[in-house]
Amino acid sequence: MTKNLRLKAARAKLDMSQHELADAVDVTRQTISAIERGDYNPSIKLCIRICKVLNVTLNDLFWEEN
Amino acid sequence: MTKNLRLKAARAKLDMSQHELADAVDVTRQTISAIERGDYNPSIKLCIRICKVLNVTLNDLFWEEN
DNA sequence: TTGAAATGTATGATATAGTTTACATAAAGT
DNA sequence: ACTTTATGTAAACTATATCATACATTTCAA
Repeated sequence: MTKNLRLKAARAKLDMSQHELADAVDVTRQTISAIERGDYNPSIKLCIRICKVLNVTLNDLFWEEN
Repeated sequence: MTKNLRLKAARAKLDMSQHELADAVDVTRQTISAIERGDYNPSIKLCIRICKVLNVTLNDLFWEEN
């Protein structure tokens, strides 16, 4: 799997730590960390919660062209 | 959970059965059926595979404004 | 008017997402 | 020096997505 740097960047843009984002979407810090590292494959509902907290859309963080 | 009628519609637009879509994204028909009925919460990777087969994006099928 | 195709749904098994706890490192502040 | 904050990562556990199989209903073509 491949790292999700767009997620990391969107979080950085709001100056949120992994821990803060995790709390905001109600998962553990390890889950956010694993998603950013590309270590797994979150559910669509979790992706949507993350996007809403970060004020972006699914396409912004998770859509891959080509 | 709530039905995913946009998925059903996108599939209909291409005249694909649940079974055909399932084969194309390499899951069982039951999985597609359950997603359309809102009976569960697919992984982002499966969502992406579905979108690509149906020629739409994540936002088209899975993003919820509000 | 039978038969196949499309769909809904249920159940037990398996793979994996997500939790909990824990340890380690680096940076920054006191 | 010590403490706190942010992050990476690992192991054992729990919850749930997904599979495999199965049965039922509706629709529509032969």
